[in-house]
Formats: sequence, C-alpha cells, structure tokens
Amino acid sequence: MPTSTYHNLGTEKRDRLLRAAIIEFAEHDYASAKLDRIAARSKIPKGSFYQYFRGKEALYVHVVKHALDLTWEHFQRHSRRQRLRDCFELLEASTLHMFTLAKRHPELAAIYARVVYEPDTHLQSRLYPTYRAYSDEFHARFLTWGLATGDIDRQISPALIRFQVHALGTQWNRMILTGDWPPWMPAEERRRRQLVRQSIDRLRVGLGATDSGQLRVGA
Amino acid sequence: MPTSTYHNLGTEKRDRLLRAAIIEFAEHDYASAKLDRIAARSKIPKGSFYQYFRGKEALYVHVVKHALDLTWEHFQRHSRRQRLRDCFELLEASTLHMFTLAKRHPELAAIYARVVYEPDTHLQSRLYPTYRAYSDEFHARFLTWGLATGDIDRQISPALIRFQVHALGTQWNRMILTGDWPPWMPAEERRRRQLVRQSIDRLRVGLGATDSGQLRVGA
DNA sequence: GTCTAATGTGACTCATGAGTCATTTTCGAC
DNA sequence: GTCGAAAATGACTCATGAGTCACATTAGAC
Repeated sequence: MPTSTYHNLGTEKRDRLLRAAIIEFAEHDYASAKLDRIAARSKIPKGSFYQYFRGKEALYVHVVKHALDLTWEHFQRHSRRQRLRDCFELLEASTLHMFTLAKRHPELAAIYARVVYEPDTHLQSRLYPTYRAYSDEFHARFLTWGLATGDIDRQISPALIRFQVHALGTQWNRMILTGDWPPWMPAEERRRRQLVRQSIDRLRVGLGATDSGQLRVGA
Repeated sequence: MPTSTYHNLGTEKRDRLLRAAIIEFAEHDYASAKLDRIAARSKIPKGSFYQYFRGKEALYVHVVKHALDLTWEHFQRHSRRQRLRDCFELLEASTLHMFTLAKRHPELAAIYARVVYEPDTHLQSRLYPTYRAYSDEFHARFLTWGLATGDIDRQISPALIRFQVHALGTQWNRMILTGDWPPWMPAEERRRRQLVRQSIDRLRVGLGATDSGQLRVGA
C-alpha cells in the first residue's frame, strides 16, 4: 500500500513515479528491477521514494494492481463498443483485444504477462487474487451467457468447459502479450487474428449443443 | 559448457554437484539461486566450482539441458511400455506421464516448468532451442501419424491443428508440473486424469476427419 | 625421490542495490 | 514573521553473493 503522503502528492509527480515504475517492471522482473533506475527515470530521489512506499515490494504490488485495473478498463471500453451476439464473440473480442493492448500499451501488456504467466514468486500469491477476480468475472459472464442461450451444451462437465476456454484463452494471450510466437505461426497479424477466430469457431462447435453447430461464413 | 576438468571428475563427486545444482535451480529461479548454497549442499568448495564451470550461467545452462534430457528419456521409457493405438493416445500418454514425472522427479518437473513457462530471460534463448528440439520431435510424430492414418482431417490448416494441440498440452503440463491448479479443477488426481482424457477425446473429435464436409474451416 | 603441472581450497575483493538517517526545505497555523 | 510538523533529499550503511587469487595438495613423468 502506498502511504498517505503518496496520495497527497501532486498528480504530475505521482504520475511520473507511477509511469517510471510501470516501465521498469515491464522491462525487468521483480528481482532485476532497480529502484535506482526508477528514481533516475522519475527524477524522484531515492530517499523520497521511501516516503511513499514501504519498499520495493509495496511499490511492485501497487504498480501491478494498477496495471491490471487499467488493462481491464481498457478491455471494458473496447468491448462495449462492439455488438456481441453470443458468448463466443465475447471470447473473440477479449482475445483480439489483446492485439490492440500489446500495440498501444506494451508496458501494460508486459506486466500483465508477467503476473499471469510467471511462475510463483511469493508475490504471486498477493497479486493473483486481483487477476483472478477479473478473470472470474469474465468467465462467469461467458458461461452464464452461453448456458442461458443454449450455445453451450449443458451436458458437458463445467470443469471441461472451463478448461477448454481457459487453455485457448491463456495460450493466445500469452503469445500475443509476450510477443513470442512459435515458428509455426503465421507472421502477419491479419492471419493470426484469422486463426484466433478459427480456433474459437472450433470451440463453438465443440461446446455447442449437438444441433446448433453452424459456423459463420467469412473471415 | 563444463570444463574438461569437470569431465575428469569422479562420478560420485560430479553427481553430488549436479544433484545439488538441480535441487537449487528447481527451488529458485536463476537470479535467486545461489552458488554458495550449491557449494554447501554438494560439499564442494566455491573455488573448486570455478574449475568446472565458467560461472553461474554456464552451470545453469548445463543443468537445465541435462534436466531436459532426463525428462525426455523418462518419457521415452514410459511411452515405450505402452501400446499406443493412435496419435491421440500418444498425446494422452505424454500428458498423463507428467503426473508421474511430477510425483517421482519433482526437481526435474520444476526445472522443466521453469524453462518452458518462465518468460524470456536472455538465458531463455540459449535453452529454448533444446526444449523445442524435443517438442518438435513430439509434434512431428503426432502429426505425421495422425495424417497418415487419417485420424486428423487434412482439410484443417496445419497451424490450427498445431495451435490446438499446443494449447491443450501446454495448459495441462503447466498445471501438472507447477502444481498450481485453478480452484475449479477437481482435487483428486483420478478425476484430473479423467479430465485429461476427456479433453483429448474432444480434440480427437474436433480434429478428426468429418463426414459430409460440414466443417470447412481450413485456411 | 623430485620436479612440474594440474587441481583443490576458502578467505578475500568488489560491485551492487535496498534501505536509513541526519540535515534541509516547505508549508500551514497563528 | 515565527514556529513546529511534515516532506524532501542524497550521501551513507550494510548485507549479499559472484568471482578471484595466493597458496596447498595431489598425481604423473622421469
């Protein structure tokens, strides 16, 4: 948690610190990130820093939570602009949104990837719940929607559904956010987006009630 | 690369060093791993260590490659004992094998997970090729087998097939090897294994040759 | 046995980076 | 203006851990 002094800070100074920290933690993992570098970049003396945060860990937690919040809001804005016709289009929107995020806010993308895909630090346990809150919100929306409309077969065990959605989403997000693509992936973004849609179409058929498995036409 | 002195070492001493290093790198990531601890555990003085390896990085690379080799051999032995009837049973065997690995050789499992799921250190670039060699070998076997028998629909674009297999495998392996299971996963191993089988059955249907061309998704 | 090169050893060096502290500056209350 | 508390500051401390080095021991050649 930031101290009250931090909250009293003028917006300009506070943002300078926050931005510098975001960049630092985007570019380096927790252990390799350096307060000295953050201090230098933000032009805030190291001594002052300790007025605002207990220490490195408190800053990291704050920054990551902040980044997750921003990312989620970014997606909310993005998805509200679209007419989503079923739960699979929601999933599609969420995944395709990552391309935009990675391009427009690479620092946020990098931090997001770090929290979600980096194996357990003891910090993980403090951060993961924040991530999971968002993730659960999304999955709940996906599932209730799908079950309500009958687009998802009620016969399939919930854990299996969840696994499949999770596996697909995680895999795409990871590649998109970290930017490391396996050599067998097409290189152009257009074709990658197309592949996203195709993989979700497959899921639509796989999870769909036996009868309703029709595929949309077009890319 | 280890030095020639290292290779001249008696097996007992060499193994002591190797085992200590494996444990250290299994329990801590590269930055947090400490040579002092390896020296203490292996009862090999730190000074001597530098006769065998250039430094920490050389040791890490050697240890990880070694761990990947062991893991792969372990799987080979494991899978040769089984009668695999099609490529999906190969995939199943590979995934279920991870349960055994995690139980019998948790250190290897931890290192494997670290290399594959940890985001890019500059070390990653030295290690990933080793992993990918094995991974590619597996995928090639899976694919040629599946296409040869017709269990995999030739119409589906190779990238899509590969993505689906990859997403499924990666997701399972990660959960099994790191041991962190999402709360919505069943807790008993028996049911988890069952779920593995079910998810692969779904894939079998999804990738399988279709009657009447209702699935024309290939690019 | 003796000489030499290879190997073994652990106390030391040295860079690094988180966190502290004594001092100065700012700011609001009166 | 003056006083006291809060905030700012950067030189310093201190722990840590990778890598070195001067000396000791061993092993092989003759």
